[in-house]
Amino acid sequence: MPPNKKARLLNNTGKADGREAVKRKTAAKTKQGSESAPQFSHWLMKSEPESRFENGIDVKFGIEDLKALPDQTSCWDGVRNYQARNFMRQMKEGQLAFFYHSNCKEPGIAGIMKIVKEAYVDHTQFDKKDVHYDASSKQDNPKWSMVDVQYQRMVKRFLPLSELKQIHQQHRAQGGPLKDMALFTRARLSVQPLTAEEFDFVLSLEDTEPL
DNA sequence: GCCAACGTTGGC
DNA sequence: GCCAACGTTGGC
Repeated sequence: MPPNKKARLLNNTGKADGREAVKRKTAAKTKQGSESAPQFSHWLMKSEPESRFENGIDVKFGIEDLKALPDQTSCWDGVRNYQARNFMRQMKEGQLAFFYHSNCKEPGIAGIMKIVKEAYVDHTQFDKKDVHYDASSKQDNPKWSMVDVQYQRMVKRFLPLSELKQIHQQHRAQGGPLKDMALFTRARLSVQPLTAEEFDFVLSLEDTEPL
């Protein structure tokens, strides 16, 4: 069992699997469903580095918390959003993800982690004590998945959301690799894909002067 | 602490 | 299967 953690990610206890299946069919046509989705190779995952209490439980989990764990590895539990879950299910061992700090003094990309275990059942959905307990999810048909991630390194300099946003806006106006970055086009998604080009461009920023 | 954006719920 | 009401995210 991987070390436990308290990432707080999206949201609700989602409901009706039937409803979800309908959506997935629709999505498949338009090309976002998990089956027919393009294969993404890079990811961005959000977590909160500052203390915040939800049902009396601190959901803080920043990159320093990941780094401090045995093996610098953790499961990424608590995702309760279908799109985010579906992206996690597409993740392959060895792929890289940005660790993004959200809902904090300075939001932005703090470091890099690696997917070290592909999607499996998120046990916290069955744990009544857990913040993300989901009474609607049944043992014989679990709704929610998680992956394991391992800390790789900090970015050479913290990459603030404000800077990424400026670049995104510039690229949107004049063209450039970040013009469609999910961080801005799908703002509230806690697990999101990046193309290799987007990932490489963002990473190249660590060697540049802050804007 | 506010609140816009947006995902989810559930009545019809 | 539409869509208004509701709840959450997360920047500011």
